[in-house]
Amino acid sequence: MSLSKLFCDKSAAFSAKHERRKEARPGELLDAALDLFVEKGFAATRVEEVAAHAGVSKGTLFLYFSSKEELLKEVVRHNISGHFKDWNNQFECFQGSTAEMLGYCMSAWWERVGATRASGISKLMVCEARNFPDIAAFYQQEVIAPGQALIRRILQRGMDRGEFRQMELDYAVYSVIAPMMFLILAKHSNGVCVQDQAEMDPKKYIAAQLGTILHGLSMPPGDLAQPAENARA
Amino acid sequence: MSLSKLFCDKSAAFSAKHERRKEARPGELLDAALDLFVEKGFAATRVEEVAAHAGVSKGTLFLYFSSKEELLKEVVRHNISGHFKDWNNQFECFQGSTAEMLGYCMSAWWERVGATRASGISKLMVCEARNFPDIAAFYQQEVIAPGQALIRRILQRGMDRGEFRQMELDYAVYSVIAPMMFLILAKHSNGVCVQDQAEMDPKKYIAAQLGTILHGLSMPPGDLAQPAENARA
Amino acid sequence: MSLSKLFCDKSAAFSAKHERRKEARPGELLDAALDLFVEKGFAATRVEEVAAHAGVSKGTLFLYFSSKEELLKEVVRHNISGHFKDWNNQFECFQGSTAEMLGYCMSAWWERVGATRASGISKLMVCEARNFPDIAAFYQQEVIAPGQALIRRILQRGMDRGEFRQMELDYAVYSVIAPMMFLILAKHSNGVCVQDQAEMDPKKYIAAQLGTILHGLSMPPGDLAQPAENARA
Amino acid sequence: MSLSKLFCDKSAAFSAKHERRKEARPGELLDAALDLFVEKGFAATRVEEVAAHAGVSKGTLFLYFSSKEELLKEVVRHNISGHFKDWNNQFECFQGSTAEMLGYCMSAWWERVGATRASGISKLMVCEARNFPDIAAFYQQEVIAPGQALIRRILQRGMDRGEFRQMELDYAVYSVIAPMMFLILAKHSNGVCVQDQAEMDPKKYIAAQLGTILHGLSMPPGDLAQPAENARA
DNA sequence: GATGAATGAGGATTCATTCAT
DNA sequence: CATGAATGAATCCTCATTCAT
Repeated sequence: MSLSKLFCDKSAAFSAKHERRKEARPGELLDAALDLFVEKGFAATRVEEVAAHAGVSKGTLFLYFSSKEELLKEVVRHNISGHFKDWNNQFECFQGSTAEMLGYCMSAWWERVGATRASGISKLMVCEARNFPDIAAFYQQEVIAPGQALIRRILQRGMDRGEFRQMELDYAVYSVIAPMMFLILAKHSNGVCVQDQAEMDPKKYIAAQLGTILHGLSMPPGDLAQPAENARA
Repeated sequence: MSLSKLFCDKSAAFSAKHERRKEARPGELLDAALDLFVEKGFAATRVEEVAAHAGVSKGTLFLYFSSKEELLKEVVRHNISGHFKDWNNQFECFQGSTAEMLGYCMSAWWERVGATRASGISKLMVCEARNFPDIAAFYQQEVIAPGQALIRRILQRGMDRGEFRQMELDYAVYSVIAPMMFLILAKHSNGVCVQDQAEMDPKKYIAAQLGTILHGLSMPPGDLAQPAENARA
Repeated sequence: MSLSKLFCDKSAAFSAKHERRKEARPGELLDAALDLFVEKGFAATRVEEVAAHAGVSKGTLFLYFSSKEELLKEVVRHNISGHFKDWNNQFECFQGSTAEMLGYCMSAWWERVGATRASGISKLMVCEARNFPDIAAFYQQEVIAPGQALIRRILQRGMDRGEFRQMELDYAVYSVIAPMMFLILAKHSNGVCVQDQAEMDPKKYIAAQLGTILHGLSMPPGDLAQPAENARA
Repeated sequence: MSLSKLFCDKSAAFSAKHERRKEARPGELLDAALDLFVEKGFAATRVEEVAAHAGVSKGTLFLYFSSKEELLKEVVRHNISGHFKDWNNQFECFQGSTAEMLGYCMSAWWERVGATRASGISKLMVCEARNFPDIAAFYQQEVIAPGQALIRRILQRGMDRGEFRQMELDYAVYSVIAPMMFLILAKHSNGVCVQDQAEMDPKKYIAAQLGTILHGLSMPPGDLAQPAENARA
C-alpha cells in the first residue's frame, strides 16, 4: 500500500492575513538571522553580520526590525511551522496501522522540518529559552504543545487499537520526541552529540530509532529461534 | 616536646581563613560560572555576575582565570567526570542481564551526572560548540567518545548473549543516548522540551525510556490476547 | 544640457558634510593623538581624550584605527616626512660653501620639522621606543638612517673640499644631530632641558649651535692672523 | 701634568641628615623603579614589576612609598647627584686651561653620572615632565639650574681668560649640554638616536664632541698658525 | 527606502592600593 | 615587618542603535 493512498484529501488551509506583513519584510534577514543565531547563539551574533549575510546594511535591518530582540522574535514566529493543522488533518484520515503512522510522521517531520534550515529553531530555543522566557513560552505554545498533543493522539490511537501496549503517555511521548530533538542537536552542535556527523545518515537514523521505539532492542520474546550460542565467557 | 611537633603546629595553624578561601575560590567560581553559562549562555553572562555569585569581586576572578574564555575551558575540564574508568570496570564485573545492566547504567548516570550541576555541561557544550570548536573537540574526546564506547559495549554484550536483537550499533547507541540528552535539555531549557517541567519525575522518565528502549511501544507479538477494545479508563 | 553635466552636478553635490567629515576624521584624530601622546606619553593618554580632542566620540576613533597601538603606529607613519628625497636633491644642486649648506639645512629642518607639530614625533619615539620596538625600528629606518646619511654626506663634502678638518664621521654627525634633538626636547619637556623655555629663541639657538659646530668655542688661533683664505672652490 | 694635580683638596661634604631616612628605605626598590621607569615609562610600569625586580612583594613597596607617584618622586630625589657642590669646589681650584676644565668636566660627568644607572633620570624626566610638573620643577631646580650655572661659569672663565671667544652664554651652554643629553638618550632609547648603539664608544663620542665644541668642524684658519696663547685682554 | 558614519552604554580586563594574616 | 589575596576604579574596546544624507 502506498503511503499517499493512506490519506484523505483535506489539504491544509494556510493562515493568509498575518503572514502577509511578515512576507513583505526581507525574508533574507530572517533566514540570515536564523542561521547565525543557531550557529553562534543570539548574544554572540552581531546584527551587522546578519545584515551582511542578507546583503543589506546594518541600518536597513533596523528599518524592518525595531531591535535585535524583536528580530529574534520574528525569526521564531517566521519559522514556526503551520504544519500541525495539516498534520492533525492527516491524522484524522490516516488509514494504516499506528506503527506506519508513526513512521510516516517521523519521516515527514524530517523532510519538512528536520532537514530544513527551520530545524535550527529548536536548537536556538533550547539555548536561548532562559534568556527569553516570553519567546520560549510562545514557542512552547505554538510548537511543543501541539507537537506533543499530536504524538499523544498517535500513541493513544495505538493503544486504543491494541497495537501498542498500555503506557503512561506523559512519559511515552518523549520516546518519540527525544530522538528527533537529538537529531537536530547532532546537526547543529559541531560534534558534541555525534562523533562524526558526516557519517550519520539521517534517514537511517530515523529508521533505526523508529525500530527501537516500536520494538525495543530486546530479542522478541517468542523469537527463541536463534539462541545465540555465544553468551558470556 | 619534639622539634617536629613545633613545626607541625606551626604549619597547621598557618593562615587559616585566607588560605582556605584561596583554596576554595577557584571551585566556587567554576561552580558559579557553570550555573550562569548554562542558564544564560557564555556570551550573555557577565564575568562580574560570575564573580558576584561566587561572592567575590570582578578582579578576583581574574586572579584565578586569565580570561573569560579560559574560565569556560576550566569549567569544562573541571566538570568532566572521570566516571568512565569506574563504569568500564563495573561493566567488566557485571553479572546480571544486559537489560539490567542498561537500567543500572541509566540510573547511575542520572544520579551521578544527570541530577547534578555537572549535567549543565552538556547543554552548555551543545549551545557553545560552534563558538569554541577546540573546547567542543576536547569535550567530544573526553566525554562523548568514551560514553558512546561504553554503550556500544553494553549493546554488543546484549547481542552476544542473545538478549538483544542484532542491530547496527552506529545508530542503536543513540536510542540510549538521545533520551538522556533530552532529559538534560528538559532540565535546563525552561519548558522548551517539556511542557511542565515540575511535573516530570526524572526517575519515572528514565524508567519509561528504558522500557521503550528494551521492549518498544508495540504490543508484544505473542501477546495478542487482549486487543483492547477499551480505550482508556 | 548635456548628460555629463547632470552627472557632474550630481556627483559634486553628493553627501557634503558627512563625507567631508569622513575624509577629515583620520587626520584630525592623528593630530590629536600626536599632541597627546607627546604631551602625556602613550600609556598615560586615554583614547577617549584623543577622540574628544578631535571632536568625536570614543567609538568613532575605533572606526578608523583598530586599536590604540595601531593609532600610535599610524601617528608615526603619518608624521614621517618624505623630506629626505627633497633634501637629498637640494644637496646635489647646492652651490655654496658647506658651512652655508649646513646652516641652510638646520634652518630648513627647523622650519619644516622642528617648529611643527611633527617635531613631537621624535620626543615620542625617544620615550616610547622601548615599549614599541617595531615602531622604533620603523622610525629608525625611515628617519634616523636617512637623516644621518644626509648629514654624513654634507660633512664628507666639507672634508672633500678642504672646508672641514678631517674627522671621524661616525661621531661627527652627532655634533649636528644632538643640538637639533635637544631643541626638540626643550620644546616638549616642560623646562627639563632649558630653564625658561619662553626665553629661548629657536632661531638664535640654531645660529649659536651652528657657530659652535663650525668654529667651536675657542678663540680662533692667532685670531688676528688671517681670515682663512683656504678651502672652497 | 696629571689631572689629579690640577685640583686642590677640598673634598665634598655630603648632606647627611636628609639622606639618612631614605637610606633606610630599600634602595633596591628605588633602583628597580628607576630602571623600569626609564625603560618603560612611568605609566607603563607596574608597581608589581618594581617590587619583583627588587625581590619583595607588592605590598612591601607600599610600606615604604605611599603611592606610585611618591615612589617616582623619591626615585628622582634619590638619584639627584650631590655632585654639584663637589664640582663647584673643583671649579674654584682648577688650575689648568678652560679647555682642559671642560674636558675634565665632561669625562667626570660621564664616569659619575652618564655611565651609571642614574643617567636614566634625565631621560625619565624628559619623558614624564609634562605629567609631573612639580617633579620637573624640582629636578630643574636641583639639577638643570646648577648644571647650567656650572657650565656658564666655565664658559665665562674661558671668555674671561681669553681662551674662548665672546659668546652669548644663554645659548652657548647648550653646546655643552646637548651632546651629553644626547648621549643619555642614545643609551636609553633603543636605537632611536643612534643606529647601532653597540658600535658607539661613549668615551670616543665625548672626545669627539669636545673637539667640536672647542674647535668646530671647520678647518683651522690658516691651520698653520698655532696655539695662540690667547688674545685679547 | 537605503546607507554607513557616529554614538555611548556596556562589558572584559588591568592594576594601584588595601588589609587580614 | 612582609605578604599576597582581594578590591574596584579606570581604561580599552565592542556593538546595538540612531540619524543625516
